[in-house]
Amino acid sequence: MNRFSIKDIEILTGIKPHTIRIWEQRYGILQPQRTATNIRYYSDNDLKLMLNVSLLNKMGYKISKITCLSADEIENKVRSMAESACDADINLGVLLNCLVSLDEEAFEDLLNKNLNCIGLEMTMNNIIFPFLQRIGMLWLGGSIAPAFEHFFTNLVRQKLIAAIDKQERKIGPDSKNFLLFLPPNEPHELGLLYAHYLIRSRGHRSIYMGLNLPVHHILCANEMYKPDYVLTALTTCVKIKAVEEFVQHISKAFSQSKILISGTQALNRCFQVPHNARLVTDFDDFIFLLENKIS
DNA sequence: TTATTAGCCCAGAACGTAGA
DNA sequence: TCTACGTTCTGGGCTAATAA
Repeated sequence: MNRFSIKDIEILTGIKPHTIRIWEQRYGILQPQRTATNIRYYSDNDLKLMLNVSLLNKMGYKISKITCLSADEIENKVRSMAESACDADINLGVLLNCLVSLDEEAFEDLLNKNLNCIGLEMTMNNIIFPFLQRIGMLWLGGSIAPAFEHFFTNLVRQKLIAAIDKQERKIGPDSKNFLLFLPPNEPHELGLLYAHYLIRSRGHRSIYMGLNLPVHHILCANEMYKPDYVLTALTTCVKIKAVEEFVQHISKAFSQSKILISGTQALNRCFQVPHNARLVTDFDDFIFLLENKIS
């Protein structure tokens, strides 16, 4: 059972803590448990209810009307809403609900609906990554078990691999070769898989080597494939010195290529960027690079 | 070990806004 | 004008980090 603070509920539902307290006081919407020092904390069921209430509220339902409904009635309304809506905010809320319930079927249905409705890129940019950002904060804070994040990332990973598999190969006349890999102890694969998809969709060649790869294991691929670009991600928090050494190492190992480095460590700029490297701050930046600067 | 400080949380009152 | 609802302000308590 997860345990959420009022701040967690704010992050996940977008409802301000004071508003939550007022709703509790005026409508008795929740009766959270308290710590020995009188601090509120909320259960999975409380979170589910608040997610549903916030979704209905965002859709224009008055809080006074929502609180007249039972939990089941609220859930049914949200379900019927989710079947027709393609709004990112609503989808985000429904996804969170599926996550808390570990409801794989509903989760897949929603992902498939969005993939069909708005396509992979919009689904990733508007729903998956914002969602990961939210649950990542809670995971770091210890409010949800890492298992929930794994449940989510594995399902998204499956969808990405299926989308890559279905991709039509259109190699453009000015296509470039990309080599993608993740270094050891770097488990965050979704970003790189998505980059793989983006590169191929823009008419370039891309080889995805996978995760947990020491640099010396891919040197032969480097010699045979001769990539124009090598893309890697540094997200997991490791010592700055280790990051610095890794970056210098790949800069020398792939001296004939341009190195692209993404991930949190790149965002934080915690290392010196070698002359043949470039930081990729987000996917918009990467897409801009693919569409404009690579030719 | 103790004092101080910053950050977060709590609650109540008052206020502002939108709609009937 | 009244009502419903959300926000802001104020003051106090608790906790953890830091300095003395």
